[in-house]
Parts: sequence; structure tokens; C-alpha cells
Amino acid sequence: MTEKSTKAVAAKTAAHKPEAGAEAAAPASSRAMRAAKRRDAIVEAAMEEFIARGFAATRLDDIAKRAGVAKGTIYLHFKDKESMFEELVRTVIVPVVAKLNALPPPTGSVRDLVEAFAGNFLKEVIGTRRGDLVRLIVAEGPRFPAVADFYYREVVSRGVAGMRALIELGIARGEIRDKDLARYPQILVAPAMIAVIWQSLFARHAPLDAQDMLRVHLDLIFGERRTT
Amino acid sequence: MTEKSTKAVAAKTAAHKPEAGAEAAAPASSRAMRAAKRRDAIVEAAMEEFIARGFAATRLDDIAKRAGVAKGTIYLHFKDKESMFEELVRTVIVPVVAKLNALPPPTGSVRDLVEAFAGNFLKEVIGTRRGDLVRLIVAEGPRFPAVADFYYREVVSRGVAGMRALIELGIARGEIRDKDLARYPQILVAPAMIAVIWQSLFARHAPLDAQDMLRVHLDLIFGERRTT
DNA sequence: CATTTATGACTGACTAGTCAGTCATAGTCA
DNA sequence: TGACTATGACTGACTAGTCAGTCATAAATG
Repeated sequence: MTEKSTKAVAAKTAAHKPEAGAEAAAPASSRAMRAAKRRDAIVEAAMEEFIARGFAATRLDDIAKRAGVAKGTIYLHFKDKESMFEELVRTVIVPVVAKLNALPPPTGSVRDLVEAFAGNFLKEVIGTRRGDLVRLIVAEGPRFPAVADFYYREVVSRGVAGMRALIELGIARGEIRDKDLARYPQILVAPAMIAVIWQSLFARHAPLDAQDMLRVHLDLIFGERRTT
Repeated sequence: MTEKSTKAVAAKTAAHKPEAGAEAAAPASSRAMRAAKRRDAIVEAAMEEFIARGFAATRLDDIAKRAGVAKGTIYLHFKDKESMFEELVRTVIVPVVAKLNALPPPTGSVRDLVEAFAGNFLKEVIGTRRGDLVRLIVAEGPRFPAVADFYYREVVSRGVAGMRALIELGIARGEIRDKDLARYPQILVAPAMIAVIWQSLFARHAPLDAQDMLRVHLDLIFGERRTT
């Protein structure tokens, strides 16, 4: 429903970029460049505000001010507040998906793979803006089915599938004993999610060493740690 | 800060109740009774609305309408929207805490204890209004430190402590091998939390059998299930 | 100069919180 | 007991303020 016009705007913006290569060598301040920069500024500012206040309580005036832009400018890039929010989530998540797809090929032990992956996840997500985005999606998801759907399709389902593949590999190689685990890859990821939420709600009361917790959890799955 | 006036109202309401015993046998429709009923109606309606729309997007008019009460009445019971939200969370959570405190004495195997407890948790929380409340707290916590603090103090810290005690018992009895688990009772609870969130965000796309997932997770911790 | 892009003052719809007035109930008195 | 008065719970129209979205105008661009 709100899709059409929003897509149109996005398409227009995107369509401009390619020009840079061909006839317009004028780079730094071509219209398309400037437009894209502004869009990015708006997205970043909106991200910050939405995370801090939630969707309903965020004022477009504040986003505009933070982005160094007039309010009207926002409406050159987004149809309305709602579709801005939805597009924002897409924009921020897409590069994450790209990273997921460019996973390193399975070499080494499964445990090392999982450990490297999860360690990286914790470092890049917990306590960062991305972590807050996860919380934001949990918070606003029920009111924005489009956002929840998108997140499920692009991140959750892929993540679950990837984890399942890894678990099955682990079972095949005898590193993981419990065969049922493949039915619930969520168990593998659960502590990481908990850590993200814990961080933003309870860190002040009781800081949580996510990396260490992860280690303990993996010991549970792969058996006691080798002595290293 | 907002405590005083709100408490005052609560105290007044409570103070009336005892009279019922003494001089006024008039029970069903004494003023105090009616007032208490109305307060309950408001709390329930507010719960519903806040869960459905979040704090900022909820209209007091809607709460009033749903509670079958005029808007002004709300202000006889609560100082303002904000402290209403905070009191609401307290009101709904207190009975849960009471239940936690009235835990059955530790008899039988630790696994059975944990299984019974967690099974009960899943049944009473997942897919119910209480589960939504958890999500609501995750959603609004950062903007309501008072709520997050309260929830941590009354529910999370007690829950964690209880789990830790159980884990230590399990270790002492040799049911649990991994001693490090006692350092992160969160791991024990993580899948349950994930299930709560999953339910309210992704159930439509991929329903999750929380009970079964729990079983697999407990197998991980206690070792493979006995044959039953 | 024509066209595209940006601005921000403005509008109108919406809502938290108020308060003067109503009325069912509790208390008092004959 | 019945009638009369006092109380305060309850109401909902109203106020003051907020904010998403618009649009006439200005700046930039080519």
C-alpha cells in the first residue's frame, strides 16, 4: 500500500547514482551525490531518534534538525513517517545480510567456526547501534508487520538456516552429540539475543560478560573445552 | 517523585476496604468496592492498550472507553499517563513475584524441578498477556528506567538467583556436569525468553514448539533424556 | 533562464490533562 | 424508619499545546 510511492522515490535515488561513471566526471557535488548524502544523513539521524524514543514519540522536527536538513526535505526522500521507518530498517539491515551471505567457507572445526562467528556477532552487535536496532524491531515489530516480516525473511530465517547447516555439519563430524539440536537452532543463538537485550536494559545493574557466557554455552553444546 | 500522590490515592482506596468488616456490612456496592473495581477495570484496559500500541501511541480516551469510565476518572486513580504506566507494570507483576516466592520445596531430581518450573512458565507466559508484558518492558524499558529497575529488582534478579541455586544443587548432586553454568543462569532461561519474543513476532511465519525446544535444551544441560 | 531541489512557516487534526457541575451513596436526625 | 443533608466519586466539555504533513517561496544548478 505505501509501497508504491516509497519504492518510486528509492528507485529514483538509486537510478541517479550510476550516472557518476559515464558522462558526469564532476564527482564530489553532483546532484545525485548530494542527494544520496542527505538521504544517508536523514537515515542516520532517524535511526538515532527512533532508537532513543521509539516510533510514536519521535518527532520529524528532531530528525530534520539532527540531520541538518529542513523538515520538508525529509518528504523529498520518504513518503511519510511510517514508510520512512520501514525503509530505514531495510536500509540498515541490508548490509548485515550481505555480510551473512559472504560467510567464510566451512574450514576448521565447527566449534571454531561457530565461536568465530558468534564472537564477531557479539562484538559488532552488542552495545552498538545495531543491537539497539534489534531491540527496536522487537519493540515495534507487532505494530509494523512489514518490518517484522522483512526482518524475519532477510535475517532470522537465513540465520536459522545457516545455524542449522552448521549444527548438522557438527553432528556429521561427531562434534555435536545431541541430534535434536538441529531442530532448534534458536538454542544456539538464544544466549546472544539475551545478551543484546540484557545489555540495553540491565547492564547498569549487573553487567554481563557476553563473550564468557557464550564460551560456557558452547561448552554445553560441544562438550567441555579442550585444554588450550 | 511521582510516588507521593500516586501512593496517596492507593492508600486511600485501600484504607476504605477494612471498614467493610466493622460498621458497614453493605458489601457488594460500597463506594470503596466500586472504586477498587473501577481501578481494576482501568488497569486491565490500560494493559490491553499499552500492549497493543505501546506507551506513546496509546490514547487515554481509548483506555477510558475500554474501561467503561470517563477520562477524568483515570486521574482520580493515577497522577498522569506516565505514572499510570509504571504503576500498571507493578500491579501486574506483583502477583507473579508472589508466585515465585511460593516456589515448591526442592524435592525430586533437579531436572524434574526445572522442567516443571519451566513448563509452567511457558504455559503461563508464552502467548498470554504476560508474555506481551515482557515484550512491552523490553520495548519501553530504556525510556522508563523506573520500570526497568523495578522489573530487574523484583523479577530478573530473583529469577536469576533462583536458577543459580537450582543449578548449584544440580552440580552438587552430579546431575549437571558443567560447573561454569552456575555463573550464567541466563543460559538456562534464554530459550524461554526467545520463545516469548518469537511467539509475538514470528509465530505467523514459523510457529515454534516451545515445550519441545525446552526439552532439547534441558537435554543439553542434564545430558540425554532417560528413555521414558 | 528554466528546472530541480530545499526551506520553514503554516495548518489542522489530535490528545494530555483540567475542573465546574452532577448525582448516587453515606451519614444524621426526628 | 423515612426524610433531609453532606460527601466525594464521577463525568465530559474544554484548554493549551503538540506535531505530521503541505506548499509558497527561495536557492542552487546546468
